[in-house]
Amino acid sequence: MEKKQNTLYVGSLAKGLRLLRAFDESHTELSLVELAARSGLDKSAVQRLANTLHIEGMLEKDPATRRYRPSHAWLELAYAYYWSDQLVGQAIPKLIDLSQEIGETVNLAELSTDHIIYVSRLPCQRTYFAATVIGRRLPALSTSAGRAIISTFSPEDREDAIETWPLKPFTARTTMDRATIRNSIKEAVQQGYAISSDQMILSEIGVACPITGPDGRAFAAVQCSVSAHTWTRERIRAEILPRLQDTANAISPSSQVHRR
Amino acid sequence: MEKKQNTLYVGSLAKGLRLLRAFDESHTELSLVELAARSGLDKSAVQRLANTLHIEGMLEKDPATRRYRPSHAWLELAYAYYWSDQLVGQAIPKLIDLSQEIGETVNLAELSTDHIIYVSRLPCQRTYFAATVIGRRLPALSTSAGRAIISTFSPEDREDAIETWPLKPFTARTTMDRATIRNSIKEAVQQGYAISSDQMILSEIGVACPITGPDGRAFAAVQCSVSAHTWTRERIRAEILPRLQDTANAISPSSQVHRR
DNA sequence: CGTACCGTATCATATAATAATACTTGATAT
DNA sequence: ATATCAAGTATTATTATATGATACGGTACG
Repeated sequence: MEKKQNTLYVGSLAKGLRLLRAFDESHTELSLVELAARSGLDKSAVQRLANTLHIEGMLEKDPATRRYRPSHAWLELAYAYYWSDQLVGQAIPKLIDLSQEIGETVNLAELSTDHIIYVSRLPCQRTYFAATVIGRRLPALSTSAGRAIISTFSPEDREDAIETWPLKPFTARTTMDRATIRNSIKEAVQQGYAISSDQMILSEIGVACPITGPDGRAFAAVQCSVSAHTWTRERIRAEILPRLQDTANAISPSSQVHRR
Repeated sequence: MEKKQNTLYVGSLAKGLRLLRAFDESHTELSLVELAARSGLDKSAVQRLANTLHIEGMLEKDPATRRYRPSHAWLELAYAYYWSDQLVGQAIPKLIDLSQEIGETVNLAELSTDHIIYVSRLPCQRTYFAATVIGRRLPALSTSAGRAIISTFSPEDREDAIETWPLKPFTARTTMDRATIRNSIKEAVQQGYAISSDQMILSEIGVACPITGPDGRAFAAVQCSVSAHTWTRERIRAEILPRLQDTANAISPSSQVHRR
């Protein structure tokens, strides 16, 4: 590790975090050497750090296979996060109402630099697993939620996002062309909502309305995912959109009084 | 810090984790000195560790107030956790069906030593915020889910749990008497489910069925929370219980083939 | 206007983390 | 059975790295 930072930087702690981040959807349990490979640390370091994380209850260790897994403590952190996020507390009851009304999966997405992250999910229909899990982080440009948020930006920021934010193909039909995305966002600017198809998974349509701050700039979105097999864009516009928009507006902290 | 452990223990990492754990429902953002107070570390240590966590994206820092908050990374950890938990993937689709059928809040709870932790929550009716947040950890003895799980233990383990596991009063009516809890669990043994009232919040009734492993011992439960204002125990038994039990059985990995 | 508190910066010191190496175990193949 | 290999575990000398005391600067408060 190059002389990373000054004396206010504790390298051992940072390395330990690297281990935690080594786990993801395709790496659900890791052996010592796998951890070393994925974190870029040597075996000795991983040995010490993983052992520490185990003792501290952050990593589960299978006594038989000696492999490490995330522990329940990871969920406790999520619990603490939720209390710290102003928006969630405001939004949850309204999202529940919405999901009951329309009977479809409703999500709350927040902007996280150039990605969106699903903070709250209320699945109503069976879907693929990833669509039910909170904490999923996706390129903002590839999601209806992200586009809805960007649509509230100033023209300069908007253009900057369109040009520089990352893209990644998830399906064969994920839009990789920034001009196309620009059009989609332009529509969102005019209509006040974003709609997209086949971006994360095929036959899935996403609609999203921005949640705007007092300055009119969005930092989150209410999003709804439905199957193209049972929904058309017209029906979405007619049956889902009005309620989605109401919900997003109701959540948006403009002249809101409460602070918690 | 007393000579904690040997050379395989990295103290700095452990201390960093202490900082993360300093955040909870009533401490959603913390200043430097508050962090120091809550973690038991001195100001210098907190300065360095918090700074590291900030640089590594684990702590948000309000530029104005200089206070720290959990970051989105905490949710990403939860995301990784979900993929690593065998049970969740199995359970989610069935839980969705169940919640749609009965129209009430459905939870998946796992045993975490002597507590239960809510791993998955599907709120259907407006409730208090804490009931919608995953990662909540509660004394097993005080919850219907915990009692359902304990009811599958061997008589010795069951008695041990009843006698030694922790209790904490949440409402004025939280049962603090272990004899009463013993009766409740005895009923659960006979009936195959547990039911409890007013434990976490007043006028709330919880029902839970155990999810058992191949050895018959439960490690999780499907739980349902309803309001005593709209439900009676009889109606719960008639309308909710059968489906709850079916769901729990369907999830229980007995002769199940898949591994993912 | 002075005081008190909190966040920030600096630095000499030795503690505590490091990385290399050697040992143990268990699995696979011969 | 026995050999081979890879992965996990344990030990140690070395020094880099984290430490905590102290001093500085800003902001809030009375």
